[in-house]
Amino acid sequence: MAASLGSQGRKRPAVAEAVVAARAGKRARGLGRRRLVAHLDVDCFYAQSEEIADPALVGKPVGVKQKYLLVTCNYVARSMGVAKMSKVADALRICPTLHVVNGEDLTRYREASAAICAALRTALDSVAARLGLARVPVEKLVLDELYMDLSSVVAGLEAAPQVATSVLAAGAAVEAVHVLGPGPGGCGWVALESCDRSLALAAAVLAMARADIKAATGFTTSGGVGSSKLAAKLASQAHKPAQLSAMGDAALVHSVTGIGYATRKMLRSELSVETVAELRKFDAAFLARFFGEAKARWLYQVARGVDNDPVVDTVAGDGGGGGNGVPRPKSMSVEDSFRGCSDWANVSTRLHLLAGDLAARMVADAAAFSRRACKMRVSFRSAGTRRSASKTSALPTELGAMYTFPVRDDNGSPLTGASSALEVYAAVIARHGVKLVKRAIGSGSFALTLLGLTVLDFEPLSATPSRALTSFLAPPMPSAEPPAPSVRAKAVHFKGQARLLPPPAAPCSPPRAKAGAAAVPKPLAHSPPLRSRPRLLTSFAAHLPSRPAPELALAPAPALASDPATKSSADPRDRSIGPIRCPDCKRAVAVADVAAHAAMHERKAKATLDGFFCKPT
DNA sequence: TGGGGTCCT
DNA sequence: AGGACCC
Repeated sequence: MAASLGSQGRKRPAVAEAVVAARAGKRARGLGRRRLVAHLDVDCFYAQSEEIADPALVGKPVGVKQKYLLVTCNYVARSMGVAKMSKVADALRICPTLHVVNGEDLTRYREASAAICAALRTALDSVAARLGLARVPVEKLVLDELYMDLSSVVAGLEAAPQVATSVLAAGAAVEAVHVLGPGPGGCGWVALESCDRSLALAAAVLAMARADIKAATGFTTSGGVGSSKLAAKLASQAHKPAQLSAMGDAALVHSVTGIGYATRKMLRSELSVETVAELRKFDAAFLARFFGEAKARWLYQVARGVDNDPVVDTVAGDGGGGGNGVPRPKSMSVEDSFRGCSDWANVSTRLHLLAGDLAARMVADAAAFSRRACKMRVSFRSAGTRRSASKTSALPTELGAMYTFPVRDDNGSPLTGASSALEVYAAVIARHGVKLVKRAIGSGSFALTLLGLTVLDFEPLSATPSRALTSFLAPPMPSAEPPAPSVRAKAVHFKGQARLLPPPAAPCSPPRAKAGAAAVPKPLAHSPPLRSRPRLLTSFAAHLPSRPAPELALAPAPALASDPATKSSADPRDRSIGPIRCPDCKRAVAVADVAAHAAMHERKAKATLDGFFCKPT
C-alpha cells in the first residue's frame, strides 16, 4: 500500500489508514511546507507519580522498584548517585535514606498517564479552537511520552501575525533553542530549514501545554521540538526541560530511537560504524545486505535526518476513539516474574492472580472502547533462559459472556456482584492459560521464572452495545437479589450464556497492508544557515484571543538537586561495605565513591552531548 | 534487569 | 512463535 511508502522501520501497517489520513489532511489543508513536531516526556514518570500521590516524598530521594530492581528514581536520588535499573540493595547502600516504593502494579501510572493525556488534549483543543483550527494530532507512545503535530497551530499563528508577534515578542516562555545547522563539509543533519520563528512558535505552544499539564495534574515534563518525530524526541532528551535541539553529526548511532542493541552491534562489528556521520557513508542497497530492505531504507534515511513518520492522532478527546483521552491499545497484558515455580498448583495460582487483573482491565476496556478481545496468549520463561515462550489461542468461548450482563452461575441465578463476576472470568482465563502452558511444556518437570497473560485481536462489540457494560462495574443494584455467593472456578460453565454472543464471523483484524517498494530517496538538500534564535518571554495563553488570563506561567524546571560533584562523600562506615558494580561502566566502585563516580558519568555524558549539540550563538 | 508495549519476519 | 525495538 502506498501509505507505507514514506514510513520507516517500525511503522505499523495497522495504522496505515490513519497515516494516509494524516498525510492527506496535511496536503489537503496546504499547511506549512514543513512539519513541526513536539515531543513531551514526563520527568521520571513513576517516581514523580509517587511524589504526587504522597507529597511528603517531595524533596526526598525516591526510587521505584519492581522485584529487586530499581526501575527508576527521582532527581534527588540521582544526585546522590542512585542509578536507574540498579539493584534495590545497591541503591540502598548508596543512599540509605532512599524511599523505595513498589511499582509492580502499574494501575496508578496508567491513571496518571490518562490524566496527562486528557490535560494535553484539553489544552491543545483550546488553542486550536481559539485559532479556528482543526484538532491537533496527539500520539501517545508509551505511558509517559507523547508526540504532537503542531504544524497547523504554527501555520495558524503565522496567519495571524499580530498574535504570533505578540507571542514571540512578549517573551520568556521558552529557553534557548539549540540547533545544529549543516556543516561546511556538507553533512547537514536535521532539516531545520529556514525560519527559526516557526520553531519558536511551536516551542511556545509546547510550553503552554507543559504548563497546563502541570496545572491540571502536577506533573512536570520535558519537551522538544523538531521537524520530525525523531528530531523532536532527540531534542527533548538533549536539554531538559523545554529547550530545543536537533541531532548532530557526531551522534552515536545508538542514540537514535529505533537503533537498538542488535543493530548497533551489527553496525559496529560488520561496518565499523559508530556515528551517524559514518552510517551515512553506506547506501541503502549495501545496508540491505545486513538489515533487510525495509530496515536498510530506514537507516539510510535516518542517517540523513529524514523521518516522515507522521504523528497519528491516537489521543482522542471525546471524539474519534471513545475512551476518555486514552488511546486504544492493540493488546493488554499482565505478567509476573518470580524465583521458581515447579508445580502446576503454583502455576494455576499465579495465573489466577494475573487473570484477575487482566479481566478487570478487559471489562474497563470493553466499556471504554466497545470491543472485545478474540485471542489470548500465555507467556512463560523457564529458569536458566532469558527467552520466554508463548502459546496463543482463541479466548475461551464462555468469555463471550464477559461482555454481556447479567452473567449467571450454575443455578441460573444472575451474578450481580462485579467482583464475583470478575472472579469467574479470571478463573476461565486462568484455567485456559494453564492448559496452554501444559500443552507447551508437556508433562515433565519444569521450573518457571515468569508467567504472563496477554489478550489481543480486538473486535468491535457492535450488537446491543450494552448499557449492561456500564452497569457491569457499578455496585450491585439495591433491588437486585442478594449478592451471589463467591464463585469458584468450578462454577464456570455458563450453560446457555456462553452463546449469547456468537463467535466472530469475520477475521478480527484486517489483512496486513504490504509496503510498496519505495525508491531510495535522495539525500536532502542542505539547509540555509540559521539565523540567531529569538528568545521567547511569556506565557502563550495571554496572547491568544479571549483566553481568560489563566495562570499559565511556565512550570518551573524540575528541581535539579545540588551538584553531585560538590557533595561531601559518604559516611566513612561505607568503606566497610563491598564495592558496587557501576551499571554504566561495569567497574567496581566503593560505596563512598559512588556519588562522585556517578557525577563523573554525568559530566562525561554532558560533555558528549555538548559535542553533539550546538548551542545558540 | 521489570512490567509493560509496538511491529517485523 | 519468536525477534527486534521502545520506555
